[in-house]
Amino acid sequence: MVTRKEVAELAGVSEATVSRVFNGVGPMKAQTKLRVQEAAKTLNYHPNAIAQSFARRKSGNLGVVLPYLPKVHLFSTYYFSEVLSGIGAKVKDKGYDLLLTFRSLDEESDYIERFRSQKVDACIILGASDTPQEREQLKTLESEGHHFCLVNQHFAGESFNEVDADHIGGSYRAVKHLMDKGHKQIAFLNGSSQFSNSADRYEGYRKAMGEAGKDAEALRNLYYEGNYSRTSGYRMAAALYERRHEIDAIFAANDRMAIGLMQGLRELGWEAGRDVAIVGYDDSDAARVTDPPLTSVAVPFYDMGSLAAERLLAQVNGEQGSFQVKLDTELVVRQSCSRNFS
Amino acid sequence: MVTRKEVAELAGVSEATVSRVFNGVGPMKAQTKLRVQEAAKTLNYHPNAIAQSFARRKSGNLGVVLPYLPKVHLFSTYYFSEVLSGIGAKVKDKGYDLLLTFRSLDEESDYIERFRSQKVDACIILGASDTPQEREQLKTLESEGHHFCLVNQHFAGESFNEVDADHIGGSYRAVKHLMDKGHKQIAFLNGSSQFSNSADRYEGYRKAMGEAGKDAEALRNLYYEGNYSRTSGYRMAAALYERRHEIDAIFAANDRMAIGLMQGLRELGWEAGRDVAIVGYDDSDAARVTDPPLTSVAVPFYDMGSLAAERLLAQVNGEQGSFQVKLDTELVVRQSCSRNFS
DNA sequence: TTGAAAGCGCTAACAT
DNA sequence: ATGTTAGCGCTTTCAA
Repeated sequence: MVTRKEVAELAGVSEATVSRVFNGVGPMKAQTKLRVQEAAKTLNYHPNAIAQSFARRKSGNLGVVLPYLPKVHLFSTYYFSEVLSGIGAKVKDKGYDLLLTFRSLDEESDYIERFRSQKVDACIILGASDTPQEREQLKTLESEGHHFCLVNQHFAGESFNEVDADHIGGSYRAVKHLMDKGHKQIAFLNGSSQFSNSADRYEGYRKAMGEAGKDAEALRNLYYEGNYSRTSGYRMAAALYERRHEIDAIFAANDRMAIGLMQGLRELGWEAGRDVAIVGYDDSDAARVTDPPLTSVAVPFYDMGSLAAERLLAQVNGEQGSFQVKLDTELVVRQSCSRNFS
Repeated sequence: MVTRKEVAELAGVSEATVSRVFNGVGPMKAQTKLRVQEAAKTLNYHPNAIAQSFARRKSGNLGVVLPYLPKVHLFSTYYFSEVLSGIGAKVKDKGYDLLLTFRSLDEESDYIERFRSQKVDACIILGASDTPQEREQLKTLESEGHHFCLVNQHFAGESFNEVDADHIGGSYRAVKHLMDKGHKQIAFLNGSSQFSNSADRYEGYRKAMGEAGKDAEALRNLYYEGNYSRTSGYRMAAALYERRHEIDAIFAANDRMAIGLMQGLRELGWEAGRDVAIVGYDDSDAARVTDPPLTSVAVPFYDMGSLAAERLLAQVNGEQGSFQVKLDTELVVRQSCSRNFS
């Protein structure tokens, strides 16, 4: 291994000068700079990143925590790829590296250890859910002064850094759209309740339905709950088909469930876009490939990842206080709810 | 920050002893061990990972290189999630961390810098393509003695570490299956030629078609090329539809193209599974949600990632020589080629 | 079974 | 504009 020392010798300068050249700090003669650079090139010298981290007491790593593997399939991989890409682009731009950690099932999740061992300077947590343990862990992190940010999950009553999307508004507009098309009995297929996402979607749905005069009783009667997986949507088809004479539209809390649902209903002879209107959520790639294409609510996952990384890194550098951001969502209309039932 | 020194003082032992306890090395009295552990707990001491890496001259990181972002959409995110999950599971199991790097467009790709700066001990490269620059870079890596492994990409004539899948066999079986169903004029929609995957798929196709007596001329006449994206499949629909009276089946080199193709054909009134048989490749999630569900070739991406990580880490530790592995693929039959045309 | 001490390669304050 | 030097927190020989 080539060290700074050898470069210094070859260039006939001190080690400190080599450092200065490589870090571009302090004043220096163009002459010296050149000599050092040449020496470095001849020796094929590359600064040791670990030694740098050590001396600077900064890892230069931004951690990203992904949920326990099987859970990934409940969410869409679409969501993770998008968020991850957004984070990746920003992180690279800022000169950091990205350290990926898959959560395990253990209580004492080991991502906290990445912090304590200072292997990461900050952390973005994906796919968190609002359970007592999770809250506890996050509070511990906070109390130990670690920098972290949640993406697409809100913890009411806490002041954690968060980058979320306006799911209330997204759901509201989705349901409103169905109403504009003349639908009245709009069932809602929600996902697991431990995600703030689910509560938000319900809230948007409730608001729109409320404006149309539906009371709590009516809503309860139209409520179904899956777990965001395609199969859970598929399984729900039978129950909804049973009530085909009262229900004329279904709003599903994500595309996967919507797709499973459409498949299940088709097998029963009930066609989305013809016999029933269906709207999904996420506007994943899959929404474009179903038949009929699925109307869905687009969430700016890439931007959310990018923004989370940006703010968090700024915070680590003391240029940013705590933050709670909410980005806009947008309804993308396709054929799954095309027919006008008015 | 709590250091080893403070723990040593509290426990009334030397710093070296604290290290021994935490690394479980060397003989020591159960007594001492306990005292140290208690002291560590009281002080909430956690070894500094960076300092460890520094002293050990090992980063403890396995790098994973992903292609330049826009490319992600050409491949399926399915492929990356699966491989990444496989790597992630293994890496965690082996006590390493996973450092993600998104490739940029620059010539001198900066993942080589991760190696030179010793930020990673080894690297898995995903989505590599067989271009002169890529070969050059990989040879440089090799000549500098870095440990890396390619997944799902073969470089003929080189002895790089590789974990690939049997795409020749997979394609062969896919085409054979179509023939068994009575199809004769089987068109082939391949992906970009810079991936060994494409050549392999063509080889399997060629072999099966050859056995059915097709000559080079006939094959050339049935060959189409997209770029693995859904749109490229969609755009190819028109050309294939033109020849609907001669062609009775299409084998597409990945699911995304197959799906785009099915959509395009449907718009023209040509239904997969009814008017034409279609087989895709990858057996991605999407294959299950199309209508009709897509027959496809399953590739063990998760296992490939896991295996690559395992071998590579073993190699770093000197327990494994260079390796070239090829895992089996499997045809998954669904309705897109269900009708029997015999 | 434990302690002492020499690094690991770099940064950053302080000197010059 | 450049050199000197004291760490950074840990591992690891060598001695005791």
